[in-house]
Amino acid sequence: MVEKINLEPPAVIRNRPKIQDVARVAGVSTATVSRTLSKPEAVSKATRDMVLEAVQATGYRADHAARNLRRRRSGAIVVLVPNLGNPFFSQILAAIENTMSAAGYSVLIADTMQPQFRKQQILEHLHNNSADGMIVLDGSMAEEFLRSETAGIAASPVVFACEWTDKLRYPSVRIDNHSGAAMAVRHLIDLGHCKIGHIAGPAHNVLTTARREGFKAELKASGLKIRSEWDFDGDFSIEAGIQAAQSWFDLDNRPTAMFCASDEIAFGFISELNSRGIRVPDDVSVVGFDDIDIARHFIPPLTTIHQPRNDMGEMAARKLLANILGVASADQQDKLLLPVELIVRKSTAAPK
Amino acid sequence: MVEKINLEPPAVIRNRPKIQDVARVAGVSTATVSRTLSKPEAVSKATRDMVLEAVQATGYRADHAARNLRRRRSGAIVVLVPNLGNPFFSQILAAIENTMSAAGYSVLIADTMQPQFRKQQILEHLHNNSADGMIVLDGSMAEEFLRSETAGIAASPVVFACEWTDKLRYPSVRIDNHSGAAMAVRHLIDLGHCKIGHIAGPAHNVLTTARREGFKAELKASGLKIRSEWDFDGDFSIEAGIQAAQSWFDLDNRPTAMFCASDEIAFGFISELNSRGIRVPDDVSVVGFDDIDIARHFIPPLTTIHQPRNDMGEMAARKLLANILGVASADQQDKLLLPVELIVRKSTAAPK
DNA sequence: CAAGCCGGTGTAATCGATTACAAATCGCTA
DNA sequence: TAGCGATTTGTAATCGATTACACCGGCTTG
Repeated sequence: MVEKINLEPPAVIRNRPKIQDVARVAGVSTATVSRTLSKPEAVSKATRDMVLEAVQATGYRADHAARNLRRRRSGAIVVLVPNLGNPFFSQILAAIENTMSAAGYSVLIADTMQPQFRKQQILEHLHNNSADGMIVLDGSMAEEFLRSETAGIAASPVVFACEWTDKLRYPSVRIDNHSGAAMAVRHLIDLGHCKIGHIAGPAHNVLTTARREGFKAELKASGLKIRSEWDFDGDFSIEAGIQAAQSWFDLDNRPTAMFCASDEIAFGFISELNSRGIRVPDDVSVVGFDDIDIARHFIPPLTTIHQPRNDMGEMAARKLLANILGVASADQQDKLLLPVELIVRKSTAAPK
Repeated sequence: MVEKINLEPPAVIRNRPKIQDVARVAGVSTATVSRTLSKPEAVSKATRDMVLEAVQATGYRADHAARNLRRRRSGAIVVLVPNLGNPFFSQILAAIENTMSAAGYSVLIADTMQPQFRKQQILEHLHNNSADGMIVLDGSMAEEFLRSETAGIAASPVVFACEWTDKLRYPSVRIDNHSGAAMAVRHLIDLGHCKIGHIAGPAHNVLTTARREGFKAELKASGLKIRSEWDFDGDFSIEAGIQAAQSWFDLDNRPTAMFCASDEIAFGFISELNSRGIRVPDDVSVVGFDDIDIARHFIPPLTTIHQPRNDMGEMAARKLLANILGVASADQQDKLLLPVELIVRKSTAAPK
């Protein structure tokens, strides 16, 4: 007799309370509990209070897997980042995270610096319901998207940010790279430079192309000669700046000013020249691109093109949200071009 | 008669194929399809081939929400990052992401620079099955954990990394901050400095305390005086370095060397002094802490304490995985202390 | 030749919440 | 007071995959 009590299943001491438990405690149906939690106005005050009390008492938390299954959504998005370690991207990421989490979405990150087979795998997120959308900061992922499209896989909400692609019709948020580059060159010309060089980003990158073209266009507009030996290939890294500095150093006829496709390039360039006794801006002027945090505090403080990183992340997130929610894209431009700004600091001066 | 054909539901042209569709096409049961995909060795080669073919034909992708619901797991973890924009953290994050994604887990990010009510909300991930575990890079989140523990919420796998807390029994991965600081000071003493100051991190932070104590301990061990007016409060930012530079500048009796609790502090300090005509290392030596990427290329290249960021992220991820999978923690130390390294560059020299 | 075992497969219960639909209740008017 | 609509609540189907259990045939073994 006495043992029988112990044989009863410990109904109250379940591991994790489920909606059934709350319903039982509150003396209502599971439907009512669910409604109380998702649209409280559909439930009378009296029962609402009872339910909320029962939720408190049981410590109930709705299981997201179950909810997502039924609602046919995941409540998460993926951000594809090339090189997470780069502060430029992580700040955009921060803005995206803020905007999305305020809207009730979680943010999954995926680093695209991965072997090829993993890159392809990343897109699975969109096909298996583990994400409702994707923000792509890596233009080179366009190929992967193309491949999956030709594989007949349905399109999901995708927004490109920073980088973009013309091969696909996805919306994008980006800055005006062309005029940014032009502004940088204009500034150097205004200072009196006429021997102006360029250190470019990685080959086959849309940003590299846009900035290089802006650079050339402004030179041409001012009637200055474009000399290919002053136009260095690189990537966006510090190392590329160092490489370019060596090449620059070896030139017989050196440009007196350099426009770098990124701040990091500029840092590497200045740092390497500095160790060889060349001074910036005394011996050569340098303009960067991006305006990352340290730019302001580098020695010398770097003249650069400011990108509104926060705005860019936020706009990308908003656009993605609008696409996910199916808001009419009438007022949503497909290409959002954000303005840039020239920040003049101490790394540029008139030529000697 | 003819219309009747059109009234048939277009069974083949479903929106998204489900396991039922694959089963029908392959002529087997859903159980067999599931088994083929999750443990192929339990299925005969003949049927396996049929199923895989059907998967190809239909373009089937297992729905994660459904799988997670049944498997009672989410396949994702959360990383709590204070200030995502900080490159120091984003590099650790990159290492975590690599390790976790290789293990088949997704990584959710959450920025803890949020209003209080959102901080509390972050822990919900662990309570509603939207994450299987959590890596915490923000020691100050310990309070939220405490609060949720006293609220009787079951503990989930959690690992602290970089920062930690002694109030809770969670495992942690961290560097040896105390000896890092001591090494920095030792280096300065070896160069001949005896007036050594410190710029600290934010108050109430474990790293601040550990590094400050390492700093003081080494001074004391060498019989040098500890002067409180040479010990500046701050945080880990560039701004803090600038502030400290102003205070340093105003001193009558200035230290000839400064140990900074972060590289960013050092940058701000050097940058501000530079604009006031004070040279590093000629007039004052500076040691940083962290060895972030730009440290090597700053002007002057920064002498600093190197943190193995990649190892730290990877170890934290591994430890979390072990906890999630329930691997015996016998060989798993609760506190993993990673070694640091002094990197001597050009920002330190013998005093004049 | 019967019993037992094993690899391979199908049936159906299950994970936990949401929600369409039905039913009950209440108030108010004709 | 009957009847109608509005409000509130409950019942049960549903989301889609996983997996416990049962079953079946074939092979080994005593």
